[in-house]
Amino acid sequence: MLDPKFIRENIDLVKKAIADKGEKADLGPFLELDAKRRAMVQEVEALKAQRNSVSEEIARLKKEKSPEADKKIVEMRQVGDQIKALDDELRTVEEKLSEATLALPNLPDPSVPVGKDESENVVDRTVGQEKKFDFAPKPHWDLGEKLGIVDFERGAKISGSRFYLLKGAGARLQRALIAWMLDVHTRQSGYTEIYPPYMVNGKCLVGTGQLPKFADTVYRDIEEDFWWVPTAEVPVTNMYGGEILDGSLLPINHVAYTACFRREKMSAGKDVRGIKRGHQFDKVELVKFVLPENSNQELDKLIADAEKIPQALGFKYRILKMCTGDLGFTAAKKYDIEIWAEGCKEWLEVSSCSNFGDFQARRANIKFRRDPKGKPEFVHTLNGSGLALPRTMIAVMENYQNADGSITVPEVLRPYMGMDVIRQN
RNA sequence: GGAAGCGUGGCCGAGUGGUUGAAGGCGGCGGUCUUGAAAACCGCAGUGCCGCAAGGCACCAGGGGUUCGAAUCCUCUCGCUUCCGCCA
Repeated sequence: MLDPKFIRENIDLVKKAIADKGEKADLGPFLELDAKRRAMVQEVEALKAQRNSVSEEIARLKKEKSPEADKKIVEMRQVGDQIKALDDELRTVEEKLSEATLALPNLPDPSVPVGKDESENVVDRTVGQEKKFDFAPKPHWDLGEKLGIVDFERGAKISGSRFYLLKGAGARLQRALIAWMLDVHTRQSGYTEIYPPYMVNGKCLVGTGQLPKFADTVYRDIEEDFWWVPTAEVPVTNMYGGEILDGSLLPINHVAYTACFRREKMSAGKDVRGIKRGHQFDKVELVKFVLPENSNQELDKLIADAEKIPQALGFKYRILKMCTGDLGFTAAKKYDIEIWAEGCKEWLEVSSCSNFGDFQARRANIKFRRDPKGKPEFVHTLNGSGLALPRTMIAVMENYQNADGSITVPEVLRPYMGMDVIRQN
């Protein structure tokens, strides 16, 4: 959500920012409803002020047993009706205004390069060396099936297309990665681990920006207000919703592992093979609540923390800086981390690190106080994957494969795996 | 799922229709005193909205209603607690 006052005072700037993002949101309805609302508030509040003072007078007159009291009561009955009518009308205007406001995307940070879509993203840097193979490396779907650690057919049988089972060392590899990632982020980087609900109420989705606009990307319960989390960002960001945090506690850094559920209307023929894209996947997520003036600096830290994972696994990876056209609805600034996978020969997006500024904080109403007497201010929120599991699994399988189809377990995972090599059994 | 009870400010807790935005206590902040601290005493302290301002309005879980006027009465929803049932 944007600051209404800021929009009013910077109409052209906001219009340009929205256009840069490639969004076609119209400011018209917002401006109109905003002006209407303020006029109505003044009108109805004047009447309420009158009612309050006369009500006090009535109390006094009644105590004095004055006959004036009844006259006043009759008068006020009319004022009361007027107030009720205006309040009803105002409520309608406020609902529409809220809709219009929630439909406006976040503004890009000034440091973000202007560009129309992902083709204009900028490679910030590339780190590490690709693995050298003296044989033709296979894609993970071949490796996984031959080793018996990924089962696509049975996944489709019990759930549908885009579902799979992990089995034996495959399931264990994912569990090892999760445990190791959580340990890195909590022990090395000092994040506090959260185990959140996997289902949240609709209010949370509004808070982080999935609702109302992107309702068709989230799964929900048929009869109750329960929504399956599309990312741990949703429950973890919203855990402080409606709160005023003690500023001395900032930055607050959380890490959470959850399964993630997405409807993904997946285009036929794209990413159809393997475990790269599914309706359910696991992810370890980093979430930060920070002082507004530090948020871009905290974004750099967030990336550095997420990067520890591909680094420790010895992968070649790159950091992409998103241009305005690829920021999405909610982000002010965003970087993606991509790992090179030797089997399928592609860059796999394993993390998306975003600074949302106060956009989510306004929606979810998350504030802080700089000092005990200070006025509450909105925090800035950030999050990034650290990392998404299926694609990290792909990278481990493909980049650590051997000529005989076995997979060497990366050094850092061995304590968690209890084995050095994954072989067919 | 059934029954009963409860939901007031950071916390505890008064308050059943008329200066109650809300007593009192704890905690917090600022003073006095003290070499310093504690104790004691004094003072200050919620959030949001409208307004250039003066000021006004709203908020006692949330919504709706009754009334000239509601934290206080009615109603629905949600949450919590206890007992029973069920269950990992």
